[in-house]
Amino acid sequence: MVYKKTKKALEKQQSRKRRILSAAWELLETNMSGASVKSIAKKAGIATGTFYLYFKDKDALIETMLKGIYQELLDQIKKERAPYTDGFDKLEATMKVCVNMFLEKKHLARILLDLTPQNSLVFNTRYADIINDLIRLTKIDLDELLEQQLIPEQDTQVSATAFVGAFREVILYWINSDEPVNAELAYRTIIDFNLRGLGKG
Amino acid sequence: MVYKKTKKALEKQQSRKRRILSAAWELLETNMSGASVKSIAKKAGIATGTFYLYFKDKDALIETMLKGIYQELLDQIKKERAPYTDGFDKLEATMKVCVNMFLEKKHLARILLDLTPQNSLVFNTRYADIINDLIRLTKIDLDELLEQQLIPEQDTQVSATAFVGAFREVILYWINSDEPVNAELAYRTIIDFNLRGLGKG
DNA sequence: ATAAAATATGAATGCAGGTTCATTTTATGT
DNA sequence: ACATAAAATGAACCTGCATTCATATTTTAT
Repeated sequence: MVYKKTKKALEKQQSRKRRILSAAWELLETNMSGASVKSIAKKAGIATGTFYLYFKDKDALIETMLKGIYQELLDQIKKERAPYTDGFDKLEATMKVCVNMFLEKKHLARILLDLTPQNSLVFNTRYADIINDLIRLTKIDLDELLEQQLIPEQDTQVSATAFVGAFREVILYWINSDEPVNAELAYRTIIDFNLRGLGKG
Repeated sequence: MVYKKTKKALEKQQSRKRRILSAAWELLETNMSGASVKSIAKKAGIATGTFYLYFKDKDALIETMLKGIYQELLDQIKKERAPYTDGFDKLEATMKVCVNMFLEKKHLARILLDLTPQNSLVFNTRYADIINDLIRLTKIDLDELLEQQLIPEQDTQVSATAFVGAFREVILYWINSDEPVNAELAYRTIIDFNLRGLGKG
């Protein structure tokens, strides 16, 4: 005979899955390489083996983590871009969302943007996917601007890559060192750098 | 009593050290994560334990490798910049050296620029050092340009970071995917992107 | 040729971290 | 309360890899 899960039991399980995820985030926050399955389980208050009832393996956990945070970023970007029609305004809005979100949630940013010591293969693969996706989205904007002859002739794949790369490196710098003294100048510097780089105006 | 090494014996040892280094490069070239001490020793034609007579540990090997390749890059940059006095020309010369060297020695580039799966902590630390050093060098150029009022007011730490970041990402893209069909346009795109980004002219 | 020193060897060791599984505990349905 | 399904446990297992060390080989000096 097959038993049916009670509503309460279901909720308990869901909360447990969430606790595993947040335990993993917490551990990554304090020590990038200290997130072993054992330590995650301990922090989540479960036994090592229990972990495997909620995630197929460690890679599945990482995949879930990265997908979640990236989706959150995309949603926010979409929302902030909505009011604009001008391509440059949209790009600027995108960059502002990224700056705010990344500086607010520094450890999340470090995961998404940094190279992570002792990281699994999946982590890196997923990471590369995300960066590539950001480049892909940027390229769409650039192609539109090129189409409208708002930027000079260029290889938009290359400039989209440069755009994301410049941004990534700067955010990483702010995360790993201190944030700039003159935040206003610093933010304007990277945003202007990228927009000028495209050949705006 | 202490024996003195014969000249021939000394040469043999030096050549052995070189063979270890080149074996390590070769292994990294084909499989980023497949460079275990065992496999390196095997490829170099020595026993596992012998490795430790030439390098304190694996980290020491990695350190030697990265230092060597970075020095080579710096030397080349210095040489190519020598003829120029104009700041923009110097930056352009630097970028050209990097493009050429990185595309020519793809696996070296991947090591220097890429995030490497399964890499040791030292690897990442050294990698960050190198990127930071490139940023530091770029900032020196930018401060000079700013001083001469050849570029607009900006946070040169940020723009140097953006400059290097944009470049890094584009080179990586070429390494991991295929090189661009229209190489000329592609090269000019990244170089122009960066120079325009600074606010040249 | 012989003794001592220096090198080289590679099997054995240690360790860290992911994964499994026999056993125990908890939840479900009668 | 009882029987059975489901979930949880954590010690044991496995694997990969750096590192060590007792033993063997080669080199140096007399």
